[in-house]
Amino acid sequence: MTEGFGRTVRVVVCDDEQLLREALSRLVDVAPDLTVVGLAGNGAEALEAVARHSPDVVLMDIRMPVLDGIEATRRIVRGHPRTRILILTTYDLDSYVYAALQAGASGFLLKDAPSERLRDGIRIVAAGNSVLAPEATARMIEALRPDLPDEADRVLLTAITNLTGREREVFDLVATGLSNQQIAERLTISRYTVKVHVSSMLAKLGLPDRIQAVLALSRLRPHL
Amino acid sequence: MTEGFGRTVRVVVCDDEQLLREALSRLVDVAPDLTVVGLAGNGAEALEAVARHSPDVVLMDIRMPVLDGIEATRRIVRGHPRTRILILTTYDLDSYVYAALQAGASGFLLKDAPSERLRDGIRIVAAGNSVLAPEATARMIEALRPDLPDEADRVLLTAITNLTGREREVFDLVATGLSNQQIAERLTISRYTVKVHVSSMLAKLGLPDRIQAVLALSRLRPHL
DNA sequence: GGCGCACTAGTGCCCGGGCACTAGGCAGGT
DNA sequence: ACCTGCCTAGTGCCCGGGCACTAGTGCGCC
Repeated sequence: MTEGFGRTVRVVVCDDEQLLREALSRLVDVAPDLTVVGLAGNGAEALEAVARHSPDVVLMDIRMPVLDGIEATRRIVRGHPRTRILILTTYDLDSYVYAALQAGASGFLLKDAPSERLRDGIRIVAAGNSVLAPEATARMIEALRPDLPDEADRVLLTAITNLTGREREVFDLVATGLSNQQIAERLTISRYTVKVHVSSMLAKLGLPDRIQAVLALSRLRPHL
Repeated sequence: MTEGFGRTVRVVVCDDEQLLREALSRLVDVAPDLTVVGLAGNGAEALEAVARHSPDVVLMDIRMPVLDGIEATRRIVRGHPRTRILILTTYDLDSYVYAALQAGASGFLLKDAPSERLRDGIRIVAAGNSVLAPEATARMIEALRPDLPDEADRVLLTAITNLTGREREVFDLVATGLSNQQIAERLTISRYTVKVHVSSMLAKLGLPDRIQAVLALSRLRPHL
């Protein structure tokens, strides 16, 4: 329901293969709510087309002569922030996905996608949202899923729950790089007391020194 | 092209509202390559339906009586790893998305999605890939995009490029928590020499001690 | 050749970190 | 009333970290 009641989405198609350009153009135009307003054969032409038509969405290939799709995306996003870029490429490389999104693209689809998925993707990015190729989505989810901590870190996690309130506070402050003196001031207690907490904290966690505590927290942060 | 030439995808629909269950069922069945083989009114019934029909995909609501969709997902994934779960919910909460994916769901869509997007989502997860609601995709991409380093960290990044080869080596080893002695053994040089490298490294980076080096590298790792 | 730079090794000095140990106050449970 | 656990404060001790300074070697560049 998010889409469908806006005015028609105006699209520029950018690909260096003329045949594909025309084919894509027809695939887009069969949808009554989508209309192709311009074509481009490379990134530079895409910039001109965007300047001329101010489209809602640019369907952008990556590998193109003169100016590639990534750099074109970067420039369009900078100069025309209301125009969204949907990358459409043959190659499902993580580096492509990453570079495209980094450049400001709103979506990334593969050319072997069903045409309805392409049209839906255009509607999605036109609405200000994002779309990814299913393969890329799967890998991205995999990457987001924090990998399970190893045995040693699992022991650490349970040990952390056994810390007293003060020890836990001190642990967090130590892990942010504060000295005992700084922690003392933060907690308005004496540095001697801080040393006590640090020592018992390290002992309970089985860590040799505060540096290992810093590393431990940075490793375990996703799991806390 | 990834989809379309497999045999029909067998689907179980799980939702506690009977009306919606039937409506979804019809929406799925209009596609010739999709067929609903079972219905369930809560997570427990979903487990039974999966055991009986071994479906390719379960369309799963989250908020349900008896057994919620997240827990049901966890159990199905464990017991029937070939059955994929596509979460379908009304609420676009990050915590839902995260919990669902953590539980092993292959996809997460919203109930206000166009029905063709739902059908496409089923095909995607049946093919072993993943699909996310466009809103969730946008937020996930935002989360993945490493936020730009602040001014101080940008200075650090350039300073790091000015380190000599040895200093850079030492920097990396320091940042993994090694002591000067351990670094010396690793590089087969004396600990006095290590101290020299550490000192000049810290000076060039403007850091007061090795702990800040540890923290700096953990902050900047995505940018290196 | 001479200069600069990186890498090496060492000494001396100070400080902060970590440990052992003592000790008082305060809460909660038997 | 007693004990236990937590938080507090302090002392003494040792060690590793960081800095200043000296100094030899090798490499590349002018």
